[in-house]
Formats: sequence, C-alpha cells, structure tokens
Amino acid sequence: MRTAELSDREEKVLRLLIESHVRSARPVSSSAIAAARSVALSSATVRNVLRSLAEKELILQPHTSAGRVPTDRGYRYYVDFLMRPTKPSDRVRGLIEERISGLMKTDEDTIATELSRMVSRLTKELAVSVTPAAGGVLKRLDLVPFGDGRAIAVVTLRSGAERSVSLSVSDVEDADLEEAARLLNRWLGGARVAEAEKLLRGGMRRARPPVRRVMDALLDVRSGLLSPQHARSVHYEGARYMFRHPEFEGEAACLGEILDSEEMLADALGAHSAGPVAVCIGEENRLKEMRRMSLVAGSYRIGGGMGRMAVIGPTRMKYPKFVGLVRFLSDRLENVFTAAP
Amino acid sequence: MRTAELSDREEKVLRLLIESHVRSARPVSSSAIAAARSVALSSATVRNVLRSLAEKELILQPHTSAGRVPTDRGYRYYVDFLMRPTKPSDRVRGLIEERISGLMKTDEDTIATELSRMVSRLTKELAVSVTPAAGGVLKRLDLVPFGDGRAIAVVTLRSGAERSVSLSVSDVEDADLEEAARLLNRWLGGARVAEAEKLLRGGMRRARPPVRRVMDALLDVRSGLLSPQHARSVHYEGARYMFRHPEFEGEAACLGEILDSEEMLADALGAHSAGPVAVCIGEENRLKEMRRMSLVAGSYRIGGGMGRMAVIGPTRMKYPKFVGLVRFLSDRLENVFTAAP
DNA sequence: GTTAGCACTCTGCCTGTGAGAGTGCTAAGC
DNA sequence: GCTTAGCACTCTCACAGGCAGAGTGCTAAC
Repeated sequence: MRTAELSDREEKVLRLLIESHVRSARPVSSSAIAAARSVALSSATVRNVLRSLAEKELILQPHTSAGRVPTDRGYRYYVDFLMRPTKPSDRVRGLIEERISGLMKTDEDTIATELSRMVSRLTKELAVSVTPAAGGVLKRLDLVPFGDGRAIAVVTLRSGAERSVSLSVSDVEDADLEEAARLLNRWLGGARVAEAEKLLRGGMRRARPPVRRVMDALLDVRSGLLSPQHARSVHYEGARYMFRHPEFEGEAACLGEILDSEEMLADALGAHSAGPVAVCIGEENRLKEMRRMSLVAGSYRIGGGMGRMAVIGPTRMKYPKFVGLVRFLSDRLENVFTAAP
Repeated sequence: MRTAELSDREEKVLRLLIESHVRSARPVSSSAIAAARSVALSSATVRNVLRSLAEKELILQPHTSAGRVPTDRGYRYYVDFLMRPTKPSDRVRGLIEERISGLMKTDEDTIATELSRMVSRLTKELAVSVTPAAGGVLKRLDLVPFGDGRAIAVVTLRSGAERSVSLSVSDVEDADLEEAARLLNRWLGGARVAEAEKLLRGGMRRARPPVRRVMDALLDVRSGLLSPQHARSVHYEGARYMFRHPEFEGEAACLGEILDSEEMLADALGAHSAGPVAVCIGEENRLKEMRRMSLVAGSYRIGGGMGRMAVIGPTRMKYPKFVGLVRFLSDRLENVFTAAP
C-alpha cells in the first residue's frame, strides 16, 4: 500500500475518528467529530472530509446513514503516520524493571509465562508469549553416566539454554556412552532442534546395538529433550478480556479455537520479522481466525534465539499504548539478556 | 439429598428423557418418549409420569407447554442410580495404555499436559489436569560433575519422577559436590517438595563455603527444582469445545474467566476427595462460574501426592462415557505409578 | 389404570410501525 | 471556492400484533 496522501485536515479528522471509535466501539458521527475542541468546522464540512476518507478506503460506514468506522487501512495509516507510541508511566516502568530483573535467573519458560502475565495485566488484553522458537540450534549434547544403568543427557543450545533428563540405559558400557555422545554431536551439532529427531533416526540405523539403545532411550523420552514441542512453548494470559469486547459478542467459538491452538498462536507471532515491534492489523494477519483482530508483537534476542510476546485484541485497540509498552519491554529484555555474560 | 423413591417406570422415563436431552440439547416432549421402542405407553400416560417427576424436582419445563429438561437433581439421580459407566472401547483402551506407558519416564508436568490433551481429545470437551500438589516427597538428590565448573542436579521423587537441571558451580571440588549431595540427602530425604526450600535454607548456614555455593546455585535455579510453583501446575486443553455447546451461546465471558484462572480450576478439581471418580453437577460446584457445568474428576496417587484430571462440560454431558473414561484412566495411572519400583 | 380428543398456552417468526440517528444534497452565505 | 444551514431521505432499533406450530393439561370414555 502506498502512502495515501492526506491533507492536514483529513489526518486530523481520521485521528479523531479513530480515537473516538477506539473509546466507544461505535460508529462515529460527523457531529461528534465537529464537536471536538480542536476542530472548528461544522458537521457538514466534516462530512465532506469523511467522504474523501471513505473514497480512499480509510473508513467506511456499516450502512447508509450510520456513522463511520475505520477500516484496516485506516488503522494502518494511523499506526504508521498519525500516532506516537506512549511511553509507559513511571510507575509501570518501575514495575517492569523490577519484574525483569527477577527474571534474569530463570529459564526461558518461566520468562515467557511471566511476560504474558505482565503484558496481559498492563493491557487488559490477551497476551501471548513464545519462548525462542524451535529454531534454537543445538550446540552440544553430553551423556553423563549416573548410577548403574542410567545416564543423564544434557542438551546445550547455542543460546546457552540447557535442558537435561535422565535416561535408563542398561547393559551399556561407559565407552558406549562416550561413543554415542561423539556420534550425536557429529550428527546433531549445529542442527536445529526441530530437525534433530529426524537426523537422529536417520543416523542411528548404522550404529552398534548398545549405542543404538542409548539413542533409542533418548528418543523415548517424551518430555521432549529433542522434540520441537518443548523447544518452543506458548503461554498466554488474559483470555477473559477478549470475551469482553463487544465486537466478539457472538463469535466466541472462533476465540476458543485460537486459545486452544498453541501452534496457531506461535505461528501468528512468528510471522513478522521486521523491527523490534510489529503491528499486524486485521486482514494483514495470515490466520483467518484473526482477521478481525490486531496484534502488537515484540521480540527480544536471548542467546541465539528470539523470544516473542504480543498483545492480541480487536482491531479497535489502543495502539499507542500497546506499541509503547511492547517496545519498552522488548528494549529492556534485550538489554538485560544481551548484557549478561 | 435422600434417595427419591422412583418406580421402575419413572426411572425408565427419566433415563430416556435425560439420554434424549443429552443428544439433542432441547426440551424433550412426552410424545418423543412415548415413541421410544422400549416404552409401550401413550404420550398422555408419559405426561402423567412426567408430572410426578416434576413434583420431585427431577425435571422441569422451561415454560408452560414446552418439553421437559432434567434438573441438576435429575442428573444426580441418573448418575447415582440409573446409568452405568461405559468401558472405553478396545481401541481407546489400547491407545491409552500406549500413551501411559510412554508417560512413565517423564516428569509430572508432562504427565499432566499429556493427560489433559488425551482426555480432551477423547471426550471432545474441556479437560483439565493438575499435577500432584506440592505433596510430592523427595527420595534422593544427586549431584553429578559435568565439564568444568558445572554439575547436574538430579532430583528423584518417591513417585519415581525425576527432574534434572545443570548448575554452574565454579571453584568447587568433586569432593565438595559429594559432601553437598550427602548433606542434601540427609536434610531433604523424605521431605515434601514444598518444604524443601525452607529446610535447605535452614541447614546450609552451617555448611562450608564451597558446599554452600553449590546449595546457593541450587536455590537460584528458578526453573524450580524445588519450588512449589512447579510442584503444582494446571493444564487444560479443549477450550474450543466449550464454546460449541448451545447452552453457552451468550455466556462466553464467564468461560473466559474460568479458562483464565488456574487457581479456579485447581480449586474446582481439588474440592472432591471421595472415591476415585467424582461427579459434580451444576449447582453442586462451589464456583459460581461453574453453576451450569458439570465436572467428572478422577485422581491417581503418584508417589505421595495426588494427580487429578477432569472433564468439564455443560450439565448436559455424556456421564456414562466420561465416568467410564476417567475411571479407566485413574485406574491405569494408579497401577502404573504405584507398581513402579 | 390407560388413552383419545380438544382447548389452551407459549414460543418463534414475520410484519409493520414510529422514533431516532445520521447522512447526502442543495442552496445560500462569506 | 470553501463553508454552512436546512431538509428530505434512509437505515436501525425496539416494540406490538398476528399467526403457525409444538406441546401441554384436562376430561371423558374405554
């Protein structure tokens, strides 16, 4: 979409219209706009402006003789050119700093849980957070003997994240373990977690029986040392808020679908790559279930991976506040985690 | 509630009515019942029976000249006296056995996640599952040196569940690790996970600095090797199904509340102590948000704690199927986890 | 005790009507 | 030429009335 050229007056009217609609959730009438302090125009003149905005498809009327409502394009113009992100208040910033410093010592899963909780509380919207995607790259895998017939497998990702689990491997010599570890590192080193299982299954056919038993045990562990399911987990909080929006009155079912599908949410979040904060409005979302929602997503590097968080709500959302918040959070997280040794 | 004495005929009519209503979600007319093969009565006679059931408050009519609908009491009578739990089919049983055996090696959190997933898929309803409350009892704790300046801590619960995590412990000799492990086992062996942190903090004051550093590292790990937060977690799956029930058409908001509140769900689940399978119908639920829902909950001992799972749906649910399923699952889980060494 | 018949009642749906909101257009004013 | 006041027009929403259909309750006959 090229930048629709708007006059100053058109921009002002569009901004007023959007801000009023975000507050009221109802079509905005020309007289309501004309009544605004900053507008010294009659409702008739405003109507002329509205007509031109409608021609550019930035607003529409639900039906003849109703007020106007912004279109996705209208919101897009607003987000790109008219609004300025609001910096969170001192109180909120302090609160965030405090929480984040508490998160430093924890694992990625806890960070994601806490993040979604925090964002949901601050926005009163559904908040989602994903731990670094399955794109995590395996750095090394160790097998440490432990007691009789047992071993601990430790997976280290390039991000520095570690995950360990104990295996039961009977009738396996320490030397076999070492050989298994050597092979595993050769096959899987540098690979993505998501591909690991396939690579492993491919390679192990040629391995000696005892070595193979170790690998079988590794694959067997359902807690998913190697499964992408665990390498990428989705947390959300604030479902209740979604249901309170009038626009989703009768469409609860589709909200249920979204909440239920972690893959869906992760997908929706992962789609945007550009910039620290991405705004995805209505139809811009790939998922058809989200065609009437907007998403403000932020990301932060943590080790080699990308953690993500997002606010999800109706297209009629408080973009300046949410963009400001997500930007601030992303910034702080990035600082904290890349500054750490 | 004392057992309302019902004649055979009344029982038959009540059962037919409930089963028809569960299928159709609509008030059941006298003629529909009279049309059933097993009833050789006219609709007029059936109406007489219905009147007597209505007097006992087992059924009601939404309004004059509508069909009848079961009350909570009606469902209760049905569950207690009229229905027989359905044993899951061979296919389903096989599937469950397979899944459960896969779960044996995993930690309690994964078990809960998988359980909720399994139950939701088999019932097409919202399924919730809670890991054993912080009651899990510690069996032993091992510290295995690993690379330079690192160690892996392996916590084994009496239930057989294991959790491991790697610690960074610089300037600590292997002998220090051994001493730390010895002390940890002495202090924490046999204690509940919930108490572990306090016990550890109490004991470590007297420990030598290098040993203490190890323990500090252990406490520092927020992923919660010892934290109760992880000792009890709620998982659910199948939110989408809730929204599809006609009875919750306009009440999405209250569903949102329930989904959002893990404490709520855990509470609802924890309330019933008696028997392996508890059925809680409509108003019987303590939570006001669940007054129009029923819950079929099962529990299984795992180590010293209690794991729980439940199906949640409208009061109009398939009690025989769900009770049968939950009973089977509880049984199998109990066997598997108490049989293990 | 059971049943057929019938009047009664309540819902759901459709229709029509009136008020209210908001527009589009036109003609007059700056 | 831009702005504005005035007015007719349109569309929604809410409410009332009417009609068909479903299902009941009651009564009288079997």
